[in-house]
Amino acid sequence: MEKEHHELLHEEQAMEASRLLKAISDPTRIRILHLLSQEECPVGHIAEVLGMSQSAVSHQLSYLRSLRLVKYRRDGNTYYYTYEDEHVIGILRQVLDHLAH
Amino acid sequence: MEKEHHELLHEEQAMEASRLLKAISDPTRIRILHLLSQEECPVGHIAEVLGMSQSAVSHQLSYLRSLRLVKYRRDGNTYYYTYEDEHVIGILRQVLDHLAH
DNA sequence: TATTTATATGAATAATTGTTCATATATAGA
DNA sequence: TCTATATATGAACAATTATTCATATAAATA
Repeated sequence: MEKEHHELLHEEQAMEASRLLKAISDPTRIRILHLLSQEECPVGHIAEVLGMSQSAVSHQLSYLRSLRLVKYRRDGNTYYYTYEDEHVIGILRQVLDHLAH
Repeated sequence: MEKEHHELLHEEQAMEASRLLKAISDPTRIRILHLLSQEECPVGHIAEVLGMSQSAVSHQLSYLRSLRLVKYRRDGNTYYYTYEDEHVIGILRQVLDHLAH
């Protein structure tokens, strides 16, 4: 007996997806992730390249960290950031490619 | 002469990606798009399934429409909505799959 | 033509979010 | 130990956004 079956997306799942997508939907965070997809960077370097304050960048990194999208290694006073979630980087790349036509 | 080359992501490109990702980063819109990825729906049906007001749903549809992520056909008083951007639906599906592990 | 039905739309409000500013922390160097 | 450097963090503020409420539109029907 085949009943036409539509998968229901539960609120909880929608919320999780929302959390992840929100994380990569801010222009600053997009630029940070795009940068980190190419090279490991110290915070100061990110701030310089993006023309933003150290604090603003650090807050965004902290946010991305909380979702395990980036991580860092520390060497003295310098924190070198890299991306942590390859799949999410892939999704971001798809979006950028999509828009580039 | 190979110089180490890092593609710069321009603010404009980041903004465009942001616009698109924001559109699919709200729980309500995620649920709407997920629903529409499975069946063509009248507005009232979407509102009923999601347990939301007609107005709230209509506003979100209007927003999705403005980005050409959904479209509708009209039959009398009934507006049947469908998704319009297959690639974006694919990205959303990837995110949902990613989270389902 | 008056009423009902399905949906759209504008304004207002509430909630969320990104940045700034000031300050804290911790390592390195003098 | 004092200072400089690189970064993190908390609070406040401004901007953005999602929903509600009231109303408009337009097709169908009585």
